[in-house]
Amino acid sequence: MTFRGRVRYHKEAMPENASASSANAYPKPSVTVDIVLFTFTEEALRVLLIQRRREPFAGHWALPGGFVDENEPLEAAAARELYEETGVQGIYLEQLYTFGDPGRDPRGWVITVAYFGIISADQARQVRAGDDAGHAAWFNVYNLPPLAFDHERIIRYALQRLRYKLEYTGLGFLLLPESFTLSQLQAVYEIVLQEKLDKRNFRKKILSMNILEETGRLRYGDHRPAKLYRFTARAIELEKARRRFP
Amino acid sequence: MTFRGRVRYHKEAMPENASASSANAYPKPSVTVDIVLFTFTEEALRVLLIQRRREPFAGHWALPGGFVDENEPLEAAAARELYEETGVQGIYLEQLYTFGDPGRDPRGWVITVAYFGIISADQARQVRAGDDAGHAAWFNVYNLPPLAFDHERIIRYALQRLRYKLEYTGLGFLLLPESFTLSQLQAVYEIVLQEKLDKRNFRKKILSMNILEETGRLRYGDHRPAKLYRFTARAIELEKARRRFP
DNA sequence: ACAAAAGTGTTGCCCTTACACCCATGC
DNA sequence: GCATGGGTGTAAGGGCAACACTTTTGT
Repeated sequence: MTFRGRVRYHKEAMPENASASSANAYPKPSVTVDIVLFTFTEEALRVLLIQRRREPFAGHWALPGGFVDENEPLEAAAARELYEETGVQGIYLEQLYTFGDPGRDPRGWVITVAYFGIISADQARQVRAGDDAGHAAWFNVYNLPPLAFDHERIIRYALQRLRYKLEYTGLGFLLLPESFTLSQLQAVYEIVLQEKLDKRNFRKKILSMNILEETGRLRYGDHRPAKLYRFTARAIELEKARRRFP
Repeated sequence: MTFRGRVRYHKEAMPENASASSANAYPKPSVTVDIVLFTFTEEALRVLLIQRRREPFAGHWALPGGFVDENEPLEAAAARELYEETGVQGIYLEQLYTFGDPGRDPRGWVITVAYFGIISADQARQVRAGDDAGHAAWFNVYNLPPLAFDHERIIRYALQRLRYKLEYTGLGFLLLPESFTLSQLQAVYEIVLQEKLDKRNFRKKILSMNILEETGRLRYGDHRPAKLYRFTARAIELEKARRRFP
């Protein structure tokens, strides 16, 4: 019942290595991971960048990342690089896209597997620059310095992914501190999605998801105090179930 | 206004290559592309597989694919490999995921960038096996032979992506021949999504998208003839606009 | 007392779903 | 003439968008 195309086509443009049995006989690229880590502090959506100390692009800001080790799963490499360069551990990470265009790295043939991460404002405050990496800093996504390599493109892509994620999930709270007000959460959505939202509809929707609970505490500030919320364990479970893997 | 974490953390577990300035000084993986190409023929959703002639996994079925060339964009490598191994050209391709787990290839450290493609039943019929590749054949996704490497996992992931795509777009017609009946199209959705759909609701929805037009012809078969449709240029434009790109 | 943010319900509309019968052809 | 898939409309319910005023605090 299976259709089978058995007919050979004449030999043309068939490179020697297309079906090489030895994986070691042909030129190989370097492979890196880069991590686009988002958080939300000081009223802005921010990305973590590191100032490069070495060429190429010494002095430029760049995404945290580095070379993948042999026998290391890609996601482990991303987690490791992030830890080494910033001290950050145990955060939400997912694979974003793999960039391999010729010329993206002046050192030669370098393919990078980009990861996408979200970190709470609490954890973001603990970021430290690692030894070799130079400064680490959080930059407003909408106001970036000149970046090394094709990292601006990678961040733009990650921002799209973040928007898409917030559009159909309630994961915005992952960017905030452990407890937060609904107005703060709404600000996250408005700034990420770049559109104004209706206060009543926003609250109705977010609360109907059953992923938030009141802490019982209030945030006192300039005006009327606001209820503080935290997200429930269920919120994380729900998202893990939704996650498409692989 | 930007928060900056400047404090160094003490040196530990900092591998030499984490910030190497030469990309050539450290072990490199081989990098391949693999293509999961779907079509819909003989009442089934099918994937294109190629029977391997060489070790490892000689005789096993595997996804079309092969090594990326230096100075070759990844998507170009996917298109080239597909062309070389099957003669197929000019089809819908998008990056799926990058698999790099240790042990996924017995030859050593091999990372693969998987692509996802859709081909019309018309084009699918022209598939030919390339010189080095052995047979090419279309297999029912729900009834696969034992596969080489981690290709079964890759196909499962691609199937999820296909489901997701059909859930929120009208792209099912890309799997069918140039002209098709609405019942055929509904069968595509039912088999991909693995659920029964309501005939009237399905037609209403698909037609309200304004991506199909009547050809004016009928398909004569066992019973009452059915109107044949084709998709409009607008359908393709719409999808390109939606495509999230990097 | 006033300025500023927090908090709270209702209504209309649209989109989705559920559901059953006649029609045109081949045999 | 009968078996088979092709083709069609309507009504109810749920979710989403639009919309304005009162409450509570700090100053």
